[in-house]
Amino acid sequence: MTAIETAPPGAPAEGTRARVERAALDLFTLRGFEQVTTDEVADAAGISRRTFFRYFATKADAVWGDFAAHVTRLDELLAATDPAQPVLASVCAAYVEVNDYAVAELPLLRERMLLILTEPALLAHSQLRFAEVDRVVARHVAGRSGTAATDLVPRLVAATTRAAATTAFEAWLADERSALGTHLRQAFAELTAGFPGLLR
Amino acid sequence: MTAIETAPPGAPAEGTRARVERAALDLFTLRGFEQVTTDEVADAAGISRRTFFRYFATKADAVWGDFAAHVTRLDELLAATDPAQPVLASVCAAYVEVNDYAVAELPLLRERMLLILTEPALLAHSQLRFAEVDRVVARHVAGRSGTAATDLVPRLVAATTRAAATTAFEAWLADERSALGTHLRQAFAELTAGFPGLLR
DNA sequence: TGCCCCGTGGCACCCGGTGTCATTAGCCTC
DNA sequence: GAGGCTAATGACACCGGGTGCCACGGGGCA
Repeated sequence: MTAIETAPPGAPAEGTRARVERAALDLFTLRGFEQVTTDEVADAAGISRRTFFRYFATKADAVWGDFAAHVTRLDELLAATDPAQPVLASVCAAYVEVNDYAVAELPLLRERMLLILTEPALLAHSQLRFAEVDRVVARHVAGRSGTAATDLVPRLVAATTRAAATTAFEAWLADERSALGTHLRQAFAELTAGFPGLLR
Repeated sequence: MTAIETAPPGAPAEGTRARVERAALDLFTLRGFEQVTTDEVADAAGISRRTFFRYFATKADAVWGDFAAHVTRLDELLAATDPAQPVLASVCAAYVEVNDYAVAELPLLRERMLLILTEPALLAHSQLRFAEVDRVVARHVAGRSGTAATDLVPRLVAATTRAAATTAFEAWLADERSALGTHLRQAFAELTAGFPGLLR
């Protein structure tokens, strides 16, 4: 692996993070997350191992992109929902909207989510990232329903809607040609109606 | 840390695993999971670090006890449910029953679950163990509903009921004097009814 | 007595992650 | 234009989880 346009020290290093993400995604997809060392990723991105860990706190974080921004956007979408409609509907709508990606971004999203939901180490790590989402959702439900964010119902809504969203992602990944929004809407419909599909 | 009754090599080593579990649980609870090294756990249990990793594949596994047996029992309970009642009700009932612990076991369960749901590293690891549960549940739902275990609904039921159960566990841990079964039943009631508690 | 089996411990090694320090480039000021 | 500050980088040493390998030693068996 030879370095691609090695950045000089002290330089602005614009776009280094994105370059590392690409290198990591490529290698992980090609050979598997655990089979690739951080040394190899750093090398492919033209930086040192030490610098890799300055851009990403953990090896797993290189797969997630700017997830914090994603969570922030979900939070904003929740805050902007119509207070007249039921809370649960607001949460589902916000989930659908925050996952309404442009067509050009879909291949990257597929690559990321395929790794996250397929590789055991990344699946384990996902719990920590998704916990941030749960907190945001639970806080919103609590605010809207006049309860505490630590109460059962707000946390229940957060945990189950997130589980439903994750399952929808899995279904989307399994079907190359389907639309993510369709799976999300179907999953939320089943969930909010108490799984009527099981009463055949 | 001095060794407690060091087992001689070649000996049957009866009860060693249980002794290691106790030592691990004690140390993790006392000082935190990440702050305790496997060397210390092994030392406290009177074995070598190398032997620790023969009893437990990972440091986290020392907290889980015989979880595989737990999953097997859930599987059996699911198989024994009344086929006449709705599948979702069967799953919830099996969840409640598999978590109906004897009073004497509750302190140990509390200690385990508090660690698992509180320590980030253990929370991440839990996703891997819970995935086994999800597979069992999804398989049962698929069998009962005439669908494939990879379809959306079976996986949805597995993921959301498990999320509800985990949330119930959190509520139980937060309230020292409450009964686990109560939280589980309440969580499942909310879930299967589509969260009627939010329509105030 | 001699043999095999197997649980064990010791050792070296890999890899993820962290603290520390020296280097270097860009920039700002005098 | 020289000097000094800042920030990104890389090299190095170190820690801890996890693994492969081998040697030991006791119990059971022929």
